[in-house]
Amino acid sequence: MGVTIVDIAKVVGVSYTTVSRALNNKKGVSSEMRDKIVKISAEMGYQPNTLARGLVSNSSKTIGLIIPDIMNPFFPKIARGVEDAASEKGYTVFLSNSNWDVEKEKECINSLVSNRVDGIIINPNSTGDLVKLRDLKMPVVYVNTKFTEKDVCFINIDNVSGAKVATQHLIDIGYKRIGFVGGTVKSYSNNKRLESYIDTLENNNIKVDRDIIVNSKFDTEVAYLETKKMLKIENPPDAIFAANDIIALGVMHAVSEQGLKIPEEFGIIGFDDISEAKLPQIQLTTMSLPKYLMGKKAFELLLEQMENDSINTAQYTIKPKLIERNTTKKRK
Amino acid sequence: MGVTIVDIAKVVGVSYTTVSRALNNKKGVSSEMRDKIVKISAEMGYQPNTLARGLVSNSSKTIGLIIPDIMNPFFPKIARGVEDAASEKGYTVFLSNSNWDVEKEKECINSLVSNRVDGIIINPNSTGDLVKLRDLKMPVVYVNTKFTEKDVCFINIDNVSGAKVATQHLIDIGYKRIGFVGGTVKSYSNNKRLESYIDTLENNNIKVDRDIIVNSKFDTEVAYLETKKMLKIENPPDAIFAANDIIALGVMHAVSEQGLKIPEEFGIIGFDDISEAKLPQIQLTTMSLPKYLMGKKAFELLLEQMENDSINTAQYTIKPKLIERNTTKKRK
DNA sequence: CTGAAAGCGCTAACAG
DNA sequence: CTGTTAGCGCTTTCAG
Repeated sequence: MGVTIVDIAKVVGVSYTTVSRALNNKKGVSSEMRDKIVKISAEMGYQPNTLARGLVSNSSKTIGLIIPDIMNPFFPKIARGVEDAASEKGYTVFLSNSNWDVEKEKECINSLVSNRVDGIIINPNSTGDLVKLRDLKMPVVYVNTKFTEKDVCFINIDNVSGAKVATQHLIDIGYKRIGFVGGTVKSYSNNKRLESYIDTLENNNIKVDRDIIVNSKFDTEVAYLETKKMLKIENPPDAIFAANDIIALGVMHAVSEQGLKIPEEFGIIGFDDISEAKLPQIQLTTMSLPKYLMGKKAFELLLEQMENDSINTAQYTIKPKLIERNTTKKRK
Repeated sequence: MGVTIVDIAKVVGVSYTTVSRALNNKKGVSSEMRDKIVKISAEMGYQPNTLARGLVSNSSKTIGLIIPDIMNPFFPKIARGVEDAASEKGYTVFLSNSNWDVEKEKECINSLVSNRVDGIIINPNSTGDLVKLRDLKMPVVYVNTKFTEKDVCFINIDNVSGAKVATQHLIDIGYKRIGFVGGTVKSYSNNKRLESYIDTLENNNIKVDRDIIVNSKFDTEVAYLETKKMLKIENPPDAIFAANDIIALGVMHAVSEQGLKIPEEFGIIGFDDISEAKLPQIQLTTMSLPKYLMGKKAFELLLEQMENDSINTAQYTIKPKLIERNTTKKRK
């Protein structure tokens, strides 16, 4: 098949150990010999067999990245951040989609373990079931989840602060009746955002009204339908905090269809700042997250664990940043 | 580290060869013994070491996927199609971003070769430099490229047919002066689309006017600027065929800003049908591509090559389908 | 049906 | 500075 160090050794006329040393920049080879070996192996088109290397060194120089779905606009930037940081350090990354499914997630983990990845970055679907990863004693970085345990490493989003800023923004610029359209109640981040929305209203002495709070699904179409219903009630909202941008898009649709002018008559704020949000035709005000950097950071934290062979307990919490675009505006 | 077949063999009280046979469903083990081994290895949490397996069997059960950029909305669906098909067949996929860069692309390939992937699916940046892949005698499926050689396997887009249908659509529904806003002239698909646009105009006895043809970049912002300029000329277009949806988004922006009503006063058609195109606020008429299926198909073709260990010369060309939304409309 | 032994390509002691 | 040897975990002959 490919060229091996044995082939090179034969050509150069040394033992294959010497070739290995030369190619790995280990001491114990004369520099002339090293140059010669490097030159010849390049000529022969040698590519190290990382499988063999990994078998003996117990390190494959690969990592696994498990996300729910790369087709969901939230994830590609994170994935790219991870990949860029990893490839810079000589790591190759396995990408797996868990498809929001706990079973599939387990399969992904098993597959990565079989491939002897050096570490895993995961945006989990359930926090409970992931004890398995701890048993593995495999370096892991969690993204978009929080653990109370002090010995797990994660990069979480500050949902509380984000939702607070978003809600307060709507209040500050003069919207009077602020509703909430959320995703599934099973989602950790959705619930945090809802709680914080409620707290913020209360802190501003605004009555919380369950009629203008709805939890549905992280889906534009469903959000559209739910919002449509909400706009038909007796005392409808004049602004909505959407639990994420996917939902905000559906809200926008329903609101414009109702003939309400955004942002003059109706304010909308989302969460995540997906690429759709900045389109000229959308211009959604939203809470922005440094997704690419989160991916990069996740790899850095993983690398630290992998290199030090010790559990790094770094726990990051990212504060989302308000991006004012054209779906909210100060009212007179 | 992990449990090995030797560990299992000791517990069961057989040789590790027998364990290997049992776990791999090879003949030569009594069914009671097989059951016992399977049961115990599950209890012990055994995960096969694919590195070791790959080293001897010369097949890693992994493939590489090289795309320009997972953050570009065109690619995630393809990637997901590949991943789903692969994982169904027990393959794990390495994802690499070449970042539209030929050097980086080479690095990706080398890295995948080192990891001894069984095959590669690649959306190449340059067709010229890929002879390297052929030397490797590695199964390869190209996506979004065409080769005249009969012995390379690819899934290409029928740019000629797509651009023809798009242009003809604008003509048929009554737009009179149809311009073209393209991406980089270096792009194979861009040029094919432009050529076919010109041919279609000529076949309809419409004069081709270079003043309303521009090639810029596959970038919404740049397309916006170019279109703005084009709308200012003496005899501006009343419709534009955009080389892809990213560009069409910029065209839309410029046209609305100019105060022209879409689709009544101005028609726009794109290419690719990225997720943005179907947003209620956008509703872009475009040429749709089955991106997910293309990914799936790419893996199937690769699998055939990997299993038969022979070059499969299947060459697919996908015809894009017209999706009429709200940026084009029959004129009276 | 089962076991012993060789070897995949490489790294890491251990000698010289 | 260089070579010899063992062995990573597994599959695959070859014997029994």
